[in-house]
Amino acid sequence: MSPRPQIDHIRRPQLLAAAAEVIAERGFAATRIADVAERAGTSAPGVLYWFDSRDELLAEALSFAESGFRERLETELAELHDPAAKLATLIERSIGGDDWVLWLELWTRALRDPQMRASRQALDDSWRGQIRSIVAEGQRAGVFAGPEPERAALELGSLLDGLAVQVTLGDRLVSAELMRSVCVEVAERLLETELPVASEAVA
Amino acid sequence: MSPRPQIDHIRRPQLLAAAAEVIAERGFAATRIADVAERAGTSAPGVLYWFDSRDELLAEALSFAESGFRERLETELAELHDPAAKLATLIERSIGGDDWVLWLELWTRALRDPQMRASRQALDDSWRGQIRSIVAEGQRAGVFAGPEPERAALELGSLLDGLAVQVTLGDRLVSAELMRSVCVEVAERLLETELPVASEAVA
Amino acid sequence: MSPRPQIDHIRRPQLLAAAAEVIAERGFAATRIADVAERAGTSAPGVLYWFDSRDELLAEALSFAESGFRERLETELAELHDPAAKLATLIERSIGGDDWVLWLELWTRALRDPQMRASRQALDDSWRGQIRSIVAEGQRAGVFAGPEPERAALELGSLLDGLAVQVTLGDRLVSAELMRSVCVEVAERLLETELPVASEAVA
Amino acid sequence: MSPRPQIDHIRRPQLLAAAAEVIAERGFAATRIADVAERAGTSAPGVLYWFDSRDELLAEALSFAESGFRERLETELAELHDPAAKLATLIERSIGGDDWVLWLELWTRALRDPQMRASRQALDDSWRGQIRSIVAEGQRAGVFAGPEPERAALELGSLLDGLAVQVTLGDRLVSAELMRSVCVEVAERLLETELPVASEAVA
DNA sequence: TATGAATGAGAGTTCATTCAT
DNA sequence: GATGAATGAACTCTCATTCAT
Repeated sequence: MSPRPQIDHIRRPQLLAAAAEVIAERGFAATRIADVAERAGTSAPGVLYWFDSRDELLAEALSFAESGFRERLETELAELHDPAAKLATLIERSIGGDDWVLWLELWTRALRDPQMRASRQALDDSWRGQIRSIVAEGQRAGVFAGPEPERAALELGSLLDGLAVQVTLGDRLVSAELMRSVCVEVAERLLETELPVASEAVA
Repeated sequence: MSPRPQIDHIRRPQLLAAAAEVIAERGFAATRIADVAERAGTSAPGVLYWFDSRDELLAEALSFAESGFRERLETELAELHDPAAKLATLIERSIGGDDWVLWLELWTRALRDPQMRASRQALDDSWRGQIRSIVAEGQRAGVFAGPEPERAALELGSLLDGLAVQVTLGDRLVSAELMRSVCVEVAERLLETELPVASEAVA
Repeated sequence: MSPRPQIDHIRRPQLLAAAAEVIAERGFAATRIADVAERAGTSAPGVLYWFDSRDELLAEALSFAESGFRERLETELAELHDPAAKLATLIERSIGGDDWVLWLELWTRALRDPQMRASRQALDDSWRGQIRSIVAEGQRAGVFAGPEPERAALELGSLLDGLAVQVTLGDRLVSAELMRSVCVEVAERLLETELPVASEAVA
Repeated sequence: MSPRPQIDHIRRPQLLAAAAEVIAERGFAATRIADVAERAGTSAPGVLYWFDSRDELLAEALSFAESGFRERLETELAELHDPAAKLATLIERSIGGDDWVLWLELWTRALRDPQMRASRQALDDSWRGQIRSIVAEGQRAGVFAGPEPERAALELGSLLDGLAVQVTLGDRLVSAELMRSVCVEVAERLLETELPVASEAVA
C-alpha cells in the first residue's frame, strides 16, 4: 500500500510524534494534515508521501503515542524492585497529562473504527497486564494479599481510568491530589498493604 | 441570539433527539446537519431554523440526551424505596447502551469546548449526586456502612465510569456480566452490605 | 402583479422609507428583506405582502428616496424668489448627506437594471431641469449671463455630481467647504454674477 | 495572511484581470467566484488558492484594473510633449468604457469598505495628480494660464467625473460627443488656451 | 524526497420566497 | 393583513488528495 517499504525510516516516527502533538492540542477531528505538516516542518503532500491517508496517519499517531507512554512506564517500573513502589509509581503516572487526552480521543475513535478498536484492545491489555504483573509479583512476595491479580487489575485499572478522565477534564471536585489519595487508599484496602508516598518517583 | 425565543416549542426537542441518535451512530465529528435533518424528516435549513449552527445543535443534543438519561434514572430510582435496590438498579442502568457512547463523545468535546465542559461538569455532578444520595439514605437507614457518602460516590462512580467505557468499547475481557459482578462486589465490600440481584429491574 | 391594488395605502411608503434607510446604512447589495422588516417593525413576509420581490422593494425605495429629495428641494426653492439665492441653496443642498449615498447605489444598479436606468434618467432630468430653470429665470431677470441654460445646467450639474461623490466618499482633500467654494466660484464665473453666502439657507 | 507569498507569480494578475472583466459585466455584487474561475479556465477553489476570499479577490481586482488604466494613460501621456495635446488626450480617454463601470463599482464599495476607501483615495489622488501635472507643465511653458494647478485639477477632474458617469449610464442627453465638447470648452476657458482636436490620439 | 499548484467533493450557512393559519 | 415555519437554491470556503516537476 504505502509507497515506502522502508517502514523504519526515521521520518515516520517524527511525523507520528508531530501528529500526536497536534491531536492533543486540537483534537482528532480538527487535526488537518496541513497542521501536522507545519509542525513537522514540511508540506501536506510531504506528509502524505509517508502515509497513505489522513486516517492512517492519525490512527497510527494515537497508537504510537500510547505505546510510547506504556513503554516509558514499563521501563520506569522495571527499574524499581519493590512491588509497592511500582504500584505507587503506576498510580502517580496515571494522573493527568496529554496522554489521557489522546487516550480519550482514541476511545472515541475506537467506537466506530475497527482498526482503532483493535489498537485500544491491545493497549488496554497491556495496561491491565502491567497492573496484574505488579499485583502478582507482590502476592508472590507476600507483601500483597487480596483477590487474584486479574481481578485486582480490573478493579484498579477501571478506577484509575474513571478518575483520570475526571482529572483530565478538569472536574471542579476531583483534583490530582484527591485522585491520588483515593487510588492509594483503594489499593491499600484491596491488597491489604501499605503504599509508600510516591513523591520521590515524581519527575 | 437564537432566532427562536419560544424555547418550549415542540420542534427543538424532536430535533435534539434526532441529533442524539445520529451522533450515537456516526459520532459527533461525522454528524452532518443533513443527517439530522433527514432523520427528523426535514431539510438542513429546516434544522438551522431552530438552531443557530451545527455546533449549537450537536452540543445541545449531547446535553439533552444525557439529561434525559439522568432524569429517567432519577424517576426509576424514586419509585424504589430500598437503598440496596436503588444501588443495584443504578449499577444495572450503568451497563452499556447508547448513553455511554454519547457520554464518550461529550467527554471528547469537553476537552476543548468550554460550554461542553460546563455541561459535563453539571451532568457529572448530578451523576455523583445520585450515588451519594443513595449511599447517604442507606447509611441513615442503617443498611449501609462505609466512608462518607461523597467519598463513596466518587469511588463507585469512577469505577462505574471506567468499567462502562470498556464494556461500551466491547473489550474482549470485560463483559456486561463481569462489570455487574465487579461493581456489586465492590459496592458490597465498600458499604458492608448485600445487594439484591437486580434481575427484576432489567428492562 | 402585486396582490395589493390599493397602491396608495399608507404602508408602502413606510416600508420604502425603512428600506431607503437600510440601503443607506448597509448598501443595496447587503440589504436583506429581514433588515427592512425589522426596521419597519414587521416580518419579512410582512414586507413581501406589499412588494412582490426584494428587487422591486429596493428599486422603488431608491427612486422613492431620491424623488423625496428632489421634491423637498423643489419646495424649498419655490419659497425663494431670488435666482442667485436659489442657486446658492441648490449648491448648499448638494453637499454631502445620505441622499448621495443612495444616489451612488442607484447609479451602480442603473448600470445593469433597465428599470433603474429609467428611474435614474428621470431623476437626472429633474435634477438638470431644476438647475436649468434657475439659470433661465436669472437670465430672464438679467442677473445671470452666460451660455444657454441647458448647457449651463449640464456644466454645473456635472461639476456638482463629481464633487459631491468625492465629499461623500470622504476624500482627504475635498471638504464640504472646498466643494462649496469651488461650486460658487465656477457658477459666478460661468453666469457672470455674484452669489450670496448661503448661510441663512442652511438648516 | 495569504498563503501565496510569491506576489509576482503570474497567476494572480491573470485572475485579477478575469475578475475585473466579470465585475464589469455582472457587477461586483453579482460576481461569484465560480464566474471568475470559469473565465480564467479553472475552478472556484483554484481561485481561492491564490486569494483568501472572494472579497479580497474582487477588491484587488478593482484596484488592479484602475491602476492599469491609470498606468496606460500615464504611458500614453508620457509619449506626448505638448501640454495641450496631453490634456486633449486625457479628456478623450475619460469618455466611456469599462473602466468607468469599474470606477462606479469601486465608489459604491468604498462607501463602506475601509480598504476600498483607501484604494479609491490613492487612485483619485493619482487621477488629480495627472491633471495637475499637465496644467502645471502648460503654465510653466506659458501655454496655459488660469488658477493654480491643484485647483484647476479639482475643477476639471470633478467635471470629467460627473460627465463620465452620465455617459457611462447612457444618459439620453449626454453623448460622448457632448461630453467631449463641454470638457474641451471648459478647459479652454479655464486655462485660457486652445486644445487641438484629439482625433489623432484616439486609438 | 518533496513541493507548488490545483481540484473535486462536500460542508455549513444565508436568504428570498412560499404557505398554512 | 400578517406571521411562524419551512424550504430550495445558491454560494463561499475547507480540505484531503493528486500530479508534474
